[in-house]
Amino acid sequence: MAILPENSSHLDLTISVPGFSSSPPSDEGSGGGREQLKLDMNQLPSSSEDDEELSHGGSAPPRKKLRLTREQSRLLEDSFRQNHTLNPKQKEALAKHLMLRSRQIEVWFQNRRARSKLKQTEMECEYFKRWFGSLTEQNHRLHREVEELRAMNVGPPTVTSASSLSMCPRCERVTTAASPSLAIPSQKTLPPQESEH
DNA sequence: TAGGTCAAGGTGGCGG
DNA sequence: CCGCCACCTTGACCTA
Repeated sequence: MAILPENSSHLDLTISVPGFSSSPPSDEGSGGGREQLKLDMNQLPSSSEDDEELSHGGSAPPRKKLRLTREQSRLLEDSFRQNHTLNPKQKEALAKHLMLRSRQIEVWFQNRRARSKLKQTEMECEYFKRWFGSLTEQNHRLHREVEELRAMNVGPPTVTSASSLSMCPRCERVTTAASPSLAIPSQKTLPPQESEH
């Protein structure tokens, strides 16, 4: 399963890391003019290497939201596809290449892992819901079958009487002595797990 | 304007 | 103790 950047459709709206001209400045568009406002937000790491409390004279600096450029996102996704974690060297190299702080790379990977895990969990949830549905349906079907057999007066070996059940060692199916047709599928009837990759 | 998205902050656990 | 991680939360921004 390919991991696609979920937000790539609108990443190019907010660009402009200095020295990283990835798209032409949009002077119009449906919104009009708002992009210009965001140009300062992707503040580059200040020349002093990593993040520090930049002296703002004590006043809390307003928290601005960084939007990664399309190119930055693409490279980060590429890197993530190769490895879901980075060693310090890789992190530093990637930060240098993308002109971001290594802390930002770290945060991006943390959030990316979280999103990946969430997606996986949602998929598993859907999977178990479907599985539950099919088991319920199968249960109903088997109950109907029992009722039919009872109606035919086949001398119902009640399903609960374990003494009348036997396990076929070959196919691992539980069968009744009286009616081999009443075969209960083993757990191997689980639908195949769908893997994320 | 409500709700979604996502970068970033805070916190606690864990291994070296 | 430090660095890294997962997890939760916050706040800026976007969109229907």
